[in-house]
Amino acid sequence: MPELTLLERLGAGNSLELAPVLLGCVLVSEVDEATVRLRITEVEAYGGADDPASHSYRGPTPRNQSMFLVGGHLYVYRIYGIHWCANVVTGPAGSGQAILLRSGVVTAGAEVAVARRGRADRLATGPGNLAEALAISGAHDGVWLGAGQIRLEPGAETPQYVSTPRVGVSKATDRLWRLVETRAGRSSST
DNA sequence: ATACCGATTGCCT
DNA sequence: GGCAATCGGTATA
Repeated sequence: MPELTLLERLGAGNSLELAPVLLGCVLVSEVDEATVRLRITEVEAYGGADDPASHSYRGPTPRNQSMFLVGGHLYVYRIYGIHWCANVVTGPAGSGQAILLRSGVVTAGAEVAVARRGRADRLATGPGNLAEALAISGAHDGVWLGAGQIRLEPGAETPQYVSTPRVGVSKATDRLWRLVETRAGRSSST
């Protein structure tokens, strides 16, 4: 049978099993006639009604409705009334799962990212900064990642990573659902 | 209706 | 290390 595309996979699995799949993938932003490419290096999985730390835990609201779309859509929300945070929705429609994009490395269009961020370092470190570098805002909430200004492309392969508790979360702290790509080059047995 | 808090960040002391 | 910016959601009256 045919292999599933990345976006098809996003609609089939849950956020925790798809989180490592996103590591190494590329998020492409074509906003305001500028292109910025980002390799994803840090993500956090959020579940649905079973995850007390998730925005979707208590059901749909005007803010989180796009989180209930089928996997492969973008969920963008405003945090602290100031910053935007971008998530990749996963799972079947109505399940309310998503993966927060916390950090990445800009691989193309760095000049644009630098201009948007107003600095040359930490271009896309932290969810708010990542969204700013790619000019992702509420206007992109609910868009499909297969076409349009914001798109998701497969990576070469899943990089090495470590799992830790989610940042800034006070509930379900026993779940190691934050995945951080580890720097390659350190040789390890196995 | 009002009060408090959050999947954050950058600037202050 | 501490704190403000700023707003939707949830809790409390």
